[in-house]
Amino acid sequence: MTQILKYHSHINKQPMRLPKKYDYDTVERKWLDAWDESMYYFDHASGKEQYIIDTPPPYPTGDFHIGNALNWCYIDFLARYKRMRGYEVMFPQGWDCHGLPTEVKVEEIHGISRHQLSKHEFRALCEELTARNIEQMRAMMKRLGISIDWSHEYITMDDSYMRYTQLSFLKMYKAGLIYQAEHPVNWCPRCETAIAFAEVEYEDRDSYLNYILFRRVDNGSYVEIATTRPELLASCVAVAVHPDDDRYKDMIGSELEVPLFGQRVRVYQDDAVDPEFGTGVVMICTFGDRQDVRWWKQHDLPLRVSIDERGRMTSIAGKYAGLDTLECRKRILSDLSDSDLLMRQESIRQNVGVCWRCKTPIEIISTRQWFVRVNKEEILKAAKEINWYPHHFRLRLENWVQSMDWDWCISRQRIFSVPIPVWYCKRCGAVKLAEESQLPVDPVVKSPDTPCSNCGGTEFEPEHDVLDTWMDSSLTALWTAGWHFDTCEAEFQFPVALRPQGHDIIRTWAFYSILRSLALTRTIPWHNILINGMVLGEDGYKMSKSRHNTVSPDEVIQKYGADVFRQWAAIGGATGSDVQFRWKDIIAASKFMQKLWSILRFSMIHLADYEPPAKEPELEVVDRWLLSQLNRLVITVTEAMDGYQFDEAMKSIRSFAWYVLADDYIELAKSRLYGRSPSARYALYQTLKTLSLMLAPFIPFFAEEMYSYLSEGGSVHMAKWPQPGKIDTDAEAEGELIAAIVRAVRRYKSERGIPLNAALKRIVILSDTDMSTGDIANATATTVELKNNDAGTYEGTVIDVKELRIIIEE
RNA sequence: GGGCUCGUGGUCUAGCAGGUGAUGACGCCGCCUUCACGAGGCGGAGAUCAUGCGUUCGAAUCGCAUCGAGCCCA
Repeated sequence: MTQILKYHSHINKQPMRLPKKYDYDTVERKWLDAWDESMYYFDHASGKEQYIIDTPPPYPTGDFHIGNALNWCYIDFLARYKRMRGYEVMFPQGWDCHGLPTEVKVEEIHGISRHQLSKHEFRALCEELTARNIEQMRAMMKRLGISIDWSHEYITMDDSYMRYTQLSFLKMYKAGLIYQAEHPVNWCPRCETAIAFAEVEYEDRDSYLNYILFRRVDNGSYVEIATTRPELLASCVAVAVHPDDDRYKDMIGSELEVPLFGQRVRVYQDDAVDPEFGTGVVMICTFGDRQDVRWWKQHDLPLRVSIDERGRMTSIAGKYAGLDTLECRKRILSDLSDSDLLMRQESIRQNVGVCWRCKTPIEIISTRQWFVRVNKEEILKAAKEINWYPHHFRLRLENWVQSMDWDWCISRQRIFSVPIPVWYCKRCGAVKLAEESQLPVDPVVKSPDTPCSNCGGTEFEPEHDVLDTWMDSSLTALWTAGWHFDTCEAEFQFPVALRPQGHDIIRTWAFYSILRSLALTRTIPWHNILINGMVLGEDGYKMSKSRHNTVSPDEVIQKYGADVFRQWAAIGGATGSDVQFRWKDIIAASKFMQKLWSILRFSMIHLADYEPPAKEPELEVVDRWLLSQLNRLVITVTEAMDGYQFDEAMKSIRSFAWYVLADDYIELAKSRLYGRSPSARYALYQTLKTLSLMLAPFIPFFAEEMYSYLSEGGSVHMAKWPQPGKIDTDAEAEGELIAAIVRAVRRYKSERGIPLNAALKRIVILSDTDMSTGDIANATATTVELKNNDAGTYEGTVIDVKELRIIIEE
């Protein structure tokens, strides 16, 4: 085994007084330097049960923000806990490199447009920026003490991963799960690319509802139709009314003439028409929105494309051709008005679909794109086989799946992404797939090795489109488990144990991962999914630069240390709910660090030279009380960890250490510790050591420091999780009674302004059963006498403590 | 318009397979420089668990309605 620690604990074993103040910076740096990261390496040959984590591969922006940090803390709590529980844990780290934001950033940094360079050169600049950003984020993860297995790192822009992505494309294409089709897609006219549903956001915008007259062909009367998008008149292919709307019953089946453009369109009846909206008559265009696409399919309507890929009017728009949509809208409204066909305008607040990246309103445009088939039933069934924590987030996935109107569009008209490994035969037009041995391949740069299998042609046109970046990241579970597409076998345990992620990407990463796992392996990707909440600013709103409420984990670590940040992450709120960031909680966490340090400092006065005996010595009741409480704590914390309740675990530990150990036990046992009582020393030693083990997942630096004083060597992070010993209910009852009597005496003194260390005349406890009074006497600095319940009368104040009566004489 | 989550002392928060003196933190008040700890110790005040109705012997916890907040989506 490699030497895990550079510092050996015997250095710390010398009798010593620790400094009064906990110096987190020195301690954390010491252990960062001492730890050998190979102790976190996954060993598939260990024979232990595997616990594989499908860690999120963050987008390398260079900023490991507080939301990431919260997520990684959760993962690390589990990874460290599971290792201590005897699992072989794999905690890999990936980087999801491709995508538009990096392209935009590169254009910004270098002051260029992507069209000014060759694709190859532009891609190189993107790779360079990404590598730099990864380095920054990696450093932050290490500083936070995250126990990542860096021998299992993957970078989606590397050849090996690109090959994996392209291979998965070929497999799914050959299985008929990927196809190319002319179909309406969400389109960003500014980015000039197709985007998936998941990339469409919705924003409220102010607009106008325009009431326009259409002429009935049969009787020449006019019908008023309200629309927010008059520029789409040229694309109008039908009109619809609700079947029960009495106003329009006679119109169904007749034809209307579209104003300005003159095409004749039929009136359909459809339940989806809202009679309350506008005039209750709706024009169907190809395409104004998703509902238009549904109607277009249902009623088998023709296609009239009036907006092109750059958001400009096509030749169908006649004299408006070449205008952008907004200019066109103005001109059409003005022309309608001139012809007395525009009745009125109402202002309206509407929800507009916009591009997630540039906030430009999207268009729905019919183009030739690549799609992945979405099998809704299969995904819904798989979602039920996975354990969701918290449970209700499964509903979010289910609702999302049910709302999808068409398949997943995976082609993008961009540069920094994985190329689609396909050419087209110039002679017959057939699709030519890349050979597996060629991968990764950019078809724009390379040609096929073999002629067209259809016609024997040797000239090919490359596919210029690239893949949606979710095509990379939806494979992370398979990649991590070492899934082989050819043998359909994984090197490691698959499905993997855990997917941790935020709820903001359930409809993307979780959804696509399940979809692809089912398509490629016929099984779910993971058994458990743990959802973390978002971090809100101190003002209670989502952190955002425009609100100026952001806090970086770096800032917290510099001021208070990584352990404090991690403690905040554990205790900030129930796992899965959004967590509000508050500096007060950070300060509370740092106070606990100081309290723990004071406990350790006091203990080392008594334990620095302690050699734990092979066998448990005879224990006094207060010591048995402490150990029994400790055993309860082990049970509570273990259960909480198994249920991902980090807040519960950490709070239990904190409250035990502070109130049971420091406030009650140490006060009671202090004088026996000064007297080197074997019983008290044993109890204190066992308690501290067990605490250091249970603190290890949460505050790994402090726990290591603490453990180094108490053990013969080795890292706390390689140690075993504690097993609970027996619960001694008798000792608990008596110990609790003793603590309560001491509290009552303290209250008595406090109320009368008597210093707490002042001696009273005596304390009489009326009890028919025997009990230990030595620690009470020591903790109250007063003589304690035990008398029978009926043993006469006393001068003094009578106080009831639980079922007992005590008399305090001054 | 639909779905989900939530509404607990001044602030934040736990509990929500029904029975607790309703958790803890911060803040507040009083006392204490007690020999581990003054970024501390000891003691204390402070909540009709959003509102209304219902189920139940019993509700913060279950159901319905209302009001309010946040998130996701159409």
